[in-house]
Amino acid sequence: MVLEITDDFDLDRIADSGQCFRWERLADGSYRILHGELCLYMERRGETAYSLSCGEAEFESVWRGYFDLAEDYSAIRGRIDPARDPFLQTAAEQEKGIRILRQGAWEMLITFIISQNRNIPAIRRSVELLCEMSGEEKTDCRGRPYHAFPTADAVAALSEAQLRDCRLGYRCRFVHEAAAAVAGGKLDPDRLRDLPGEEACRTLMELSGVGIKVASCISLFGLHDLDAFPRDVWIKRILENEYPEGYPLERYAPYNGVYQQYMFAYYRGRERKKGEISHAEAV
DNA sequence: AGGCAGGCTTTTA
DNA sequence: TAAAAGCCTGCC
Repeated sequence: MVLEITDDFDLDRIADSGQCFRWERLADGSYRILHGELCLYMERRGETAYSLSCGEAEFESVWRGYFDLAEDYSAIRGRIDPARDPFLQTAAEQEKGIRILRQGAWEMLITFIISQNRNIPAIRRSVELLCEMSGEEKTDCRGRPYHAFPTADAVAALSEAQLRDCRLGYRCRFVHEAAAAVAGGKLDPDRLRDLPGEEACRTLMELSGVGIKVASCISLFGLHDLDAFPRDVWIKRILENEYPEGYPLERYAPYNGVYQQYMFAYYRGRERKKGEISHAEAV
């Protein structure tokens, strides 16, 4: 089907934003998007037009929500005060098109436990290995195989050796414990959406391997709490360098997480570019 | 009590 | 070899 999107929407920026680890950019610039047990091919076809491999019914029941198309991101950007927050203003302008996907709470729980102390390529690899190890085998609409994100039961049933083979390192125990908690009914990740943000975070942090940063990521990307504000190494640097007097969280509630994403992507992209330049000079 | 150092698996650049 | 979308433990 063909879809018109007039609000901010940029597949490349979403793919690079560090919230989804099962998107694959194909040679022609289109994307193969894995989400839970589903697969979608999506391609830009002009200024605001996109072609999607799904039909209207699946789009309405799954993908419209997944891409958070009911939210007006242009309006969220418009709330930035350029006089008081020039850095944020620039970041949002540069990274316009990022959206906060509505991904599965369980999937984000495991994904962000895996993410700790690792870079994005390594996260992708482990998530993919875990899916291959325990996710249901499927075939997409082009006849290409893929693995669904595994259920909690499937992950909980994995042996320590199998988890180790997913290159999880010391996170094996964390992943297994979280899966066991969900499989055993002690934790229902979806029900966390019913709790106030702070309480959801506190509940998540009862799991070993889930600290404040991972809990914030799960809240933002898995529970769609747009006010969650993950403080990773990059954001800490930004706050030190750009906001020595303190970052105005109150001014930007309840969308702090969206602004965090603009700043994170902008700063990381800028530093990466610097690295490339100095590398080129060295060569 | 709350802040800090050190360790942890593995990959990436 | 250092750093990577960190967390846990032990120490003070």
